[in-house]
Amino acid sequence: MMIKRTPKRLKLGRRTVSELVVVRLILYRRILRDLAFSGARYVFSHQLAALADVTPEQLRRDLMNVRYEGSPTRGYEVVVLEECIGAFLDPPTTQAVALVGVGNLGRALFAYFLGRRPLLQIVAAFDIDPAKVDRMINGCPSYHISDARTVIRDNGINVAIVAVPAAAAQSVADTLVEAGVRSLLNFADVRLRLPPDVYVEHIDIGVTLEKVAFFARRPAATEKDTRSP
Amino acid sequence: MMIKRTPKRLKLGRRTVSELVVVRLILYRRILRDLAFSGARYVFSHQLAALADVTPEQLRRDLMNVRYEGSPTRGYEVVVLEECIGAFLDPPTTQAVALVGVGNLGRALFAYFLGRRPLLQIVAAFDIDPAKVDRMINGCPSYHISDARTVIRDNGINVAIVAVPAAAAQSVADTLVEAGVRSLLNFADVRLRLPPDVYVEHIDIGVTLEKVAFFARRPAATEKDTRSP
DNA sequence: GCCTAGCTGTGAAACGCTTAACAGCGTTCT
DNA sequence: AGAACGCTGTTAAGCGTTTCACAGCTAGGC
Repeated sequence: MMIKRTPKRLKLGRRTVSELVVVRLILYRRILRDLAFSGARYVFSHQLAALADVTPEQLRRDLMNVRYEGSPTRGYEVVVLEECIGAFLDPPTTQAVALVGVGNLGRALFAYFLGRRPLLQIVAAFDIDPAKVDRMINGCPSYHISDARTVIRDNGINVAIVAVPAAAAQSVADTLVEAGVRSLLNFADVRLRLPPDVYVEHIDIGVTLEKVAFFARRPAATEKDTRSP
Repeated sequence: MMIKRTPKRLKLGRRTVSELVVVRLILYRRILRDLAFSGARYVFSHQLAALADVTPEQLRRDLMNVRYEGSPTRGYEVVVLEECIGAFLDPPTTQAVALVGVGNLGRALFAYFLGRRPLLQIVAAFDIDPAKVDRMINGCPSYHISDARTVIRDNGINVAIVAVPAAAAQSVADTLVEAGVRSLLNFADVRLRLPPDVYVEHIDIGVTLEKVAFFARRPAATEKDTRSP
């Protein structure tokens, strides 16, 4: 009866890495890509930290998990650090992703896969609307949700995005997990209840929106300015 | 030069409340609404906690911030608790929200305001595309981004949603803040740099997606099952 | 050639959050 | 009626993350 939440840590090699560290490493890598694209060769911890909105100490501590050491005088070599973070984060092979729900949100999500992110690819879309099924959407085949099990199994998909109405989310998630999905990203306004070995990430737009509205009326929470002294 | 992150706490009365508590309270309230809708009168902490995917202890601790005490034998009265959380969270008046970027994502966001959330209302949409401007979208007038300053000022808007491409996000955010927006929700894949008295919440779909993909390949991180012993 | 300057990597302290443990109490069963 | 049970509110301990502080190092100036 006791509900113990998973600590959400990942054992990698002999080290154990926090979920927060993983998120920040992903962010650092994206910033490094942009820096490399704009021609930067070297970057200091305080510069990269500023771009990521993090303190330099935290950045350096996060980088301890990656096998790369910067130079005290030049800082970090942009492309090398990017590759080292990639070696830490990336899977050995390309990961296939399924998208369930081809509404406005679902179509918006396709935009996040255009061009970049070659290691992550949406290979199948699902919906319940006959008008959206058995077509090609952004170069991706769409199926009826009832075909999910076979399609997911045949393509070896283990990551899925749930972008359906709240009422349908739980049953969709159950189907996905049964078909072999091990990790999923849920946009529906419901907390999914799934086996503990399945990783679930909730992007709860409704809650986040209320949160932003709530903090809009804070009575001058700035105790000290962050300007130069 | 020292970049010190704001602790993100809100002084309310004489208590200081963590951001995490606010998020969970918002979540509890939504669940309570659903419970009330389905006819439930009373709820115990462990039931509500299970629906929110939280431990009962944490739920009770969060509820200490709200001025309401449950009965040891019946639990919490659903509608009363919902109202008490509302008294804690809700602003005294309706809050006007602006939406910038009427792409697929922007249109999907309108769905989160249909029906519920009467205290939070999108009163203006902005875009740069002439085809999407000076029309009504879901009962909301859309303007060109160049009209943002006057529209925001005239309507007293202090909350905004940024759903534009990454390249345009920073300049859009600067414009919004200058016009009087105090809190904003950003969907673009860029960390916005804004004055410290402006609250910014990032929903970084790209990073979250990579995170989910990363945790799809965890080597049986469950040390102990959460089943009954 | 040594000395200063400034950055990195990392042990240790500090902080905040979560989890455990317990006193209080209303209800129910004997 | 008395006692036992189960839930709530709350204080105290535990844990993880962040922040501080400093040793080590490399380039450049004098």
